[in-house]
This record gives sequence, structure tokens and C-alpha cells, in this order.
Amino acid sequence: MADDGPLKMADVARLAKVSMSTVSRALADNPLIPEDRRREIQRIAAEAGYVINQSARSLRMRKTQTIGVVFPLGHDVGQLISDPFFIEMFGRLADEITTRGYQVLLCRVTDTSDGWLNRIIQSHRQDGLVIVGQSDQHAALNQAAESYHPLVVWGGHLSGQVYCSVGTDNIGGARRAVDHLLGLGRKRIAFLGMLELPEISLRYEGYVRALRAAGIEHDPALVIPAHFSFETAYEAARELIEGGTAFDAIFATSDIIALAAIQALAAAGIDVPGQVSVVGFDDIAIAAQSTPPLTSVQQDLAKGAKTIVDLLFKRMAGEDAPSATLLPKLVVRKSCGGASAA
Amino acid sequence: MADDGPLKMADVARLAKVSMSTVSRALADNPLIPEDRRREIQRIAAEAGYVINQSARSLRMRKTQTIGVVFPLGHDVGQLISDPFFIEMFGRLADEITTRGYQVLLCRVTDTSDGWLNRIIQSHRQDGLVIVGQSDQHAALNQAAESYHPLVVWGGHLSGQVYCSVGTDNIGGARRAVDHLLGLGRKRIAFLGMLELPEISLRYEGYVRALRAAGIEHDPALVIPAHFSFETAYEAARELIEGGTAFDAIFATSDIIALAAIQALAAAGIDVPGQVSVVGFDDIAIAAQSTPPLTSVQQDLAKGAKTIVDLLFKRMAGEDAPSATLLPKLVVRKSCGGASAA
DNA sequence: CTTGATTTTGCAATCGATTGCGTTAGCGTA
DNA sequence: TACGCTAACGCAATCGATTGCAAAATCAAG
Repeated sequence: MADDGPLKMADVARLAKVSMSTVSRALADNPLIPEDRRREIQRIAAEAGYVINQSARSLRMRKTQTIGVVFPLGHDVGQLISDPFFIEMFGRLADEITTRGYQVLLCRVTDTSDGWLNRIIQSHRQDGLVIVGQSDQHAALNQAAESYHPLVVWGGHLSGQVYCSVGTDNIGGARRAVDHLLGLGRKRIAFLGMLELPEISLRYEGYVRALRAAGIEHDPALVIPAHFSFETAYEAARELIEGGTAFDAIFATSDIIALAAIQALAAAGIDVPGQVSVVGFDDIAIAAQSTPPLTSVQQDLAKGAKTIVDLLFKRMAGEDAPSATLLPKLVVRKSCGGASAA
Repeated sequence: MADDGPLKMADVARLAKVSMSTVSRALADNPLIPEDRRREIQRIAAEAGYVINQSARSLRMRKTQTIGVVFPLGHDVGQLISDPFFIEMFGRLADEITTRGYQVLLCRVTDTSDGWLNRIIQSHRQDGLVIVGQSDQHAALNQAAESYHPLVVWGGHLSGQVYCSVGTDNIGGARRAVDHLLGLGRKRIAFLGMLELPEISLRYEGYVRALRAAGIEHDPALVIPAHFSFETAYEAARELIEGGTAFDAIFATSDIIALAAIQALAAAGIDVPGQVSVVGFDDIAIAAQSTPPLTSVQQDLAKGAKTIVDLLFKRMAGEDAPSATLLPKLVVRKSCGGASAA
């Protein structure tokens, strides 16, 4: 066998008494090589335990059989990939991608200094890119999309958007959630979220529209900035509670924020849903299991992931794929009282 | 600028009026190049938007700056990476790995035909490998470990094990859980899990020891095979319930199985923890949030992931790192009644 | 202005595969 | 036997970086 390192294609060629070209073609099932000989060479290679070196292959073919999944966490320092929403999305994406025979490369981006996206693209580590969440990088994405096509973003659809995105109808989802709260007779509905993020600002838009449609004065004091981590969200909720502004409902822009709020309310002795109704966003797995079970705007991640990957592969094939919007569904559970309360 | 494709190092060399060698060294911060010239070349490269092609670099350096994370799902067809335990573990590993400046490559293995591990190793896509869960691949792992060193496995420590593993003390964890149930006065404790998996069989060992220590006859009718997916576990639990064998507690070998069992019990009108106590294993995030909150043997995944990656990097550096065992902790919640019941 | 030591720099080989193009082998027909 | 045509196959260039080694440049001292 080999002297030291693992086998190279040249070794297999020697074993099979043919040239490297022939081995390469045989392993690639190239019909230029007669079928029986192909099988023979494949057998020899397999028996010798030979495996193609992907580094070399990638260089020569300019293809890596790998999809990069990027989480731009620039906006929220310290948010780890352990975040439930990201994690669930990642799992779904991974399933879709591996099913198609590609590898998944995870890129956590913390340094969103100039050209971060270009640095990823030009590294040629992947054949296509999924960006999970726009963060505050709308401009960078737009710019990259001009020259780099195999790129799909999970996030809201923004005006003046060049890149291909897949996301929930944020305005509609928020609208539905707030309408539901209004339907329960709630009038002082707080909004928890970071307006700086495009998706959240769309949800804010839906919130405002719902209030306006109900003829309710929109009180800026009820809009509280809240990051995506449990701890900071908890603080934000406490701020709201102790701020003294009266409120009877909370529309949280993520389930994590909603859960943190519920806990903060409980700590303050405020009953959910008795005194305050709470609605979240995402409908992550824990939502159904919390106490009380959380009403939430469901994003169908399974479908979202499939759509993203479908579009990405179309784009990788050179076709032009348009953005897509998924319809969110309000899942009503006990945390906002009313309808489904036992 | 460039004519068509992205810049190559040769282009930068032309721009800076030096040779490629010099550019390469300058970008690598090689002290062979005087500092001021290094900075100058780096500036030119950055301004031109040049990024090193990693495929080429990997080939030449025989290093990819990438760690492969593998999920051998051979034993449980259809188990997706979306499984909560895997997902949480993956997130933790990813955080640890990216923090060290490496990329994470996810490999889902479904085809565990002969040589699957060798195929991954020899592909040279990664500098090191983390295998999450031994599945039924103990032998394959042992064999691979003989020649491939940068490899760490999450799983139980088995006899005759060559590879480096990190895992919970399965026997001790199970023992603690069952002891707790016994302490509550439970005597007919069912065991739900797949004995074919090494980790599970260790937990079974702990289960048996606890019973024996309490002088309780061990009834094989109480041992029910249960896979890791919710649906199949639910079926297994239903089987137990309808089987007619009397039981007053369930030791489930994963939280998913425990939650499925609780739901099956509820459907059969059996009260938890009133009539039957349930204990799970893993203490995943949902466990604390379920109704009733689940008592579970906690695996400290954060610490586990850190340990795995620490050991892996040691091994990549050529050192020899020994296996490690983490001490599990029983987290008592309401699902088994007793102590923490309000 | 030499000489020798030292610092900079570049040539060219190398990593391990893929593939365009030209050559050889094989076969049928005249 | 000679010729043409196709099917198989191999040579050598290529992908884009890194690096050992030797050449060139610089500098200090004599």
C-alpha cells in the first residue's frame, strides 16, 4: 500500500495500471471509459480505501459541494448560535441541504466590518450562501447581490431590495397578533423589540396599522427596545413594568422576549393572562410548552428552509429566482387569555 | 481592476509591484518581509478587495481551518438534525469552534456502509472531527482512531475503547435517577430506550444496579425499546400502558421519550406524577417548561462541548488527550412528584 | 572599493486532482 | 494490405496559493 500518507489518485492509477486521467474519469462515471472498466477501477479504488481529496478537487473544479450558512450577529453582541430560533432554522436548513448531497458550512460573523460578506464570498469555500437574518446589513447584502448570485437571505422583504429573500409577512403577522389582542378587549398594548432591525421594524409597522385601524392612539411610551437574548429582554420587560406606564398586553417580537416578559411579569406578581395578555413571534418549540403556553405568530420554518434551499439551488444553476413571502399563522394559546383558555 | 473573475494573488502582486511570494508572505504576516512593507501590501490587497482563495490554500497547506461535526444517524432512520438534543449540542460546539477561529462543517451521515468514516477522514475537508453520538458505530470508531488522531467522540466510555470520548457518566446518572424514584416509594419502574445503543445500555446498567441495591426484582416486561423520535417513543409508551403490566414510574432514556410518555399517559387518563412518576435524561431546554416540568438527568452540554473542543485542539496539536467523563446532575421537578412538588 | 554578513526578494517546485486535445488501438471495408 | 473512422486512453497544462533555496540588494567594516 502507501508508504506514509493516504493514497493519491496516482497510486490508484498504478494499481489499476492505467493513467490518472482514466482513474479520474472512471471515478466520475465518465462514459468515455467503457462501463466494465469503470466498474473495475472503482472496485480497485474502493478496495484500496482511496478517497478523492476534496481540497484538490475543489481547487480544480472551482466547486466545493458546500453551502455556507451565515449568521450575521453584528447587531447583538454575545448572541450565540445557541439561540433557539437560529438553531431550529439551522437544523431545518441543514436537513434540506444535506438531502441534496451538499455539505453545510457554518459561518458565524461577528466582525461586520467593511467587506465582511465579500470576504466570505471570495474565500471560495462554498458554492452558495444562505444568510439567516438581515441584521443591520441590508446595504451590504444589496451590494454583494449585484455581483454574486447564489445567495438567498432569510428575512423581511424591504423596499429597494436587490437580493433574493425568503421570509414571513412580518407586517401581516404582527397585524394579526395585535388584532387578536384588540379583539380580546386589550387597549394598551406594549411593543417589545429592536426597531433598528428591518424585520422588527416591519412588525412595528403592522402593530401601528392594527392600532390605527382600531382607532387607538399610539403611545410611544409603550414601545420598548429589547434585544433577542433572554437576559436583556427580561431587563427590558422590568423596565416597562416599573416605568409606571399602564398596559394590559404585550406584543413581543420574538418568543424569547415573550417568555422573558412573562417571567418578569410573574416576578412582579402580575397575572398572565389575567391582567396582561402576551403574544410572541416565531412559535419556537418551547412556546407550546411554557406556562402558560404562549400565543405566538408562527413562522413555518420547515417550509421556509425548503423554499430557501430550493431558490438557492435554482440560482446556483444560473436561473433567476424571485423572493418569496410565507404567510404567518397566529397560534392562539393561553398566554393571551380569551379563545383557547380552558 | 480584474477583467472577469475575482482577483488572484498574482493581480495583487502586480498592483504592489512585487512578486507573489512577497504578497503571500506579507499577507501571512511573515517577519521575513519588513513591517512597513507588509502593512503597505496588506493595504493594497484590502483596498482591491482581494481575499485568499481557501481552496488553493487548503490544498497547498494541507490544512482547512475547518472542524467537521458528524452525526451518525445510522441507527435511527429519519431522525433529522432537527432533534433538540443534537441541535443544542451542535450550537454549543459551533460556538466553541468558531471562537477558536475555525469553521464548522456539518456532516450528516445516513449511509453507514463500510468505510463511511474513512471516507470522511480521507476527504481532507477538515482538520479535525467531532462525532456526536456513537450510534452503533463503536467498532468503526475504534478502527479509525488507530490511524487518525484528531478525533473526539461524544458518547459513553466503553470497554476496549481506543478513541477519545467525552460523555456523561451514564451509569451514575441513571443510578441517581432510579434511586430518586425508589426514594419516592416507587417499586415498579419501567425503562424506555434502545439497548442496542452503547450509551443507553450503560444507562440500563445503572438502572439494574439501582434496583438490585434496593433488593427489587428486575422485571424484563418493564423494559421497552424506544427510539429517540417523539412519534416512535409515543407508540412505545402506549404499548407499555396497554400491555397490562403494572408500573408506577418510568425512567426514560431521553427527554423526548419522557415527554412522549407523559403525553401518552395523559391520553390514557393516568396522572403524572400522581399515579406514575417520570424521569427523563438530558435536561434539554423544553424539560423545564413542559407540564408538568420534567425531572431529568442533566448533561452539561456547555461544559461537554467545551471539553470536546479543548481535547480536539490538543490532539490536533499532536498531544495525546485522554477521554473525559462529566458528572451528571439530577434536576428534580414536578414530573416525579415528591420533593419539589408545590 | 572590496569583502563578508545580513536582509529582501523572487524563481520554480509543489499540493492532488480535472480535462482539452492529440495519439494510439481496434475494427470494418475496399 | 491499406485506409478511414471511432472508441480509448494518456500527456501535460491548469486551478491558486505556499515555501525551500538561491540570487540580489543593502549595509558595515576594513
